[in-house]
Amino acid sequence: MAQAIPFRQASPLKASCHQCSLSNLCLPLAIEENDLDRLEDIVQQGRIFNRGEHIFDQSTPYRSCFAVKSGSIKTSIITENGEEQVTGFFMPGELVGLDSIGSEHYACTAKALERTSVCEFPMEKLEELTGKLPELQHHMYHLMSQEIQNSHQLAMLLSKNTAEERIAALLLSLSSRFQRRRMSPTNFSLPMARNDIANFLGLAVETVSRVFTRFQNQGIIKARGREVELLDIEALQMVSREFSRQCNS
Amino acid sequence: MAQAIPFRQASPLKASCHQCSLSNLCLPLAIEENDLDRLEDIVQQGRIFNRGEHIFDQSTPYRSCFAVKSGSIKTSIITENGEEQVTGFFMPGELVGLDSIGSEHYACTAKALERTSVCEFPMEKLEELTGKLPELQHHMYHLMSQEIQNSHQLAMLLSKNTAEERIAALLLSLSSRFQRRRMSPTNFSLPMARNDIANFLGLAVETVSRVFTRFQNQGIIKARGREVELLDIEALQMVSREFSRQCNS
DNA sequence: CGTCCGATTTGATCCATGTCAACTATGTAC
DNA sequence: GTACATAGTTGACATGGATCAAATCGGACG
Repeated sequence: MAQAIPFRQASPLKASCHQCSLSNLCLPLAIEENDLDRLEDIVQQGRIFNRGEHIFDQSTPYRSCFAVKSGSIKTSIITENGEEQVTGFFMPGELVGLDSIGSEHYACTAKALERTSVCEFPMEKLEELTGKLPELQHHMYHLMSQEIQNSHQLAMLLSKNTAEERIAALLLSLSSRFQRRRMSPTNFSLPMARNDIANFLGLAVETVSRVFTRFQNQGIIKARGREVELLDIEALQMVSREFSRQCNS
Repeated sequence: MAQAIPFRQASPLKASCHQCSLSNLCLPLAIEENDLDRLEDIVQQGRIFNRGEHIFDQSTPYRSCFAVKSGSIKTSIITENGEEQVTGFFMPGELVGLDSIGSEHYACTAKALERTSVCEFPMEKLEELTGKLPELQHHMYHLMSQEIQNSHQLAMLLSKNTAEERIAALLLSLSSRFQRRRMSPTNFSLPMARNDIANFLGLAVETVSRVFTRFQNQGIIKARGREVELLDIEALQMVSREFSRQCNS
């Protein structure tokens, strides 16, 4: 139940970053075509996790960061008094585990929200490689700093915005992230439960639910369970007045 | 009023990281004695800013990150609709500007809270250097990831904790940061205004004020203006039940 | 197809904190 | 020293969202 079964070890072990459809979102985007092999040498591709399985656990020795290939992941931290705080949702092309790079242990737990495949980058080797490829190093810095900015953005959302604004911002963030992957920005299904949304946004589940129905009554969205359709993106941007850069992850 | 006057260009221009009392908190801690010169080659030491002066401005092209030598700095971001969100406070030995590394522009504005001296690390050169010194690179990763963790910690504080808990956590964070510098962990003066505290913690100024007096009435702290004395640290840790790792910046 | 359990929704009530307003203290300029 | 501005405190009141409770939905499984 908790074991990831590597499952037909992805056809050729090295399905290769060259052909990966996400290469323009993921690490390869920072790498020259001819250096790409060096990244492929260290990456372990196509590990698969079922819904609910942990990709890594908080306080466990840090080994790798992971790129989402398909599916989605949620990260969360558990406090001393046992409360959970969801710190981010990660979609294909995004990197998980940046918040612990350079640390001894994972700072959070990463859990598959659905059947999810990831590429694993052993950090030791990745650090070695970034030492040799300035472009890659720069990109890592960039990714990490964006993670900081996202988190600040989230903090801001939490401290200054109403429930409606927070939820609008989240929907818009998801929308633009789907769009980046050339999927519909208006029609998608939420990878996470209401509970996770509530936790992430610092709200009670009941409030999330109420806001969803309110938005629906106003004709801004249509939602049935996790299926969501954004009917009026501009209205959403209005609500989330801060035009939601990304409240995300 | 807005110009930083370099002010007697710190005695010898290179006061040197070797003798800096903060070298065990700052970047040098990751560097071998004999490589330290290479860091000194790129750092510009001892720039001084008066209270209220900007070290750098949001949306300005990114050039450098800065280490606080003395004094203190607050960083904040301004949203499209003109609201300010304080994202962190930085004390001696801490690095400012990590949230923009690898980006084209500064993601926030950094402002001196009092007369403050900083060391400037031009990022271009620093990236070059981290490419050559694996230890330093690792340390940069570590610092950045900690920044992410701190920010997550802050988000958590904002989304799950009461006003009292937030303020207790902040006081404890400051306390431990003073202690690291071998200053009194119980007797210090707050570098920032109530307003900044309120903004940072997502509260109204009035609430901050009220909590301070409440703590005072309970004999947990003594506060007169910015002078603070923590009378009962354990009580504070009790209040901030999550034993406040660091809620800080 | 019915059962069960978790997820989601809806309703009623309460409270922590925001907001507005007034007052006080502190500091700075003349 | 006086005056004005800025920062901090205190009080009264309003409210968004939490909490508690209960109903409904939906999917997994036999």
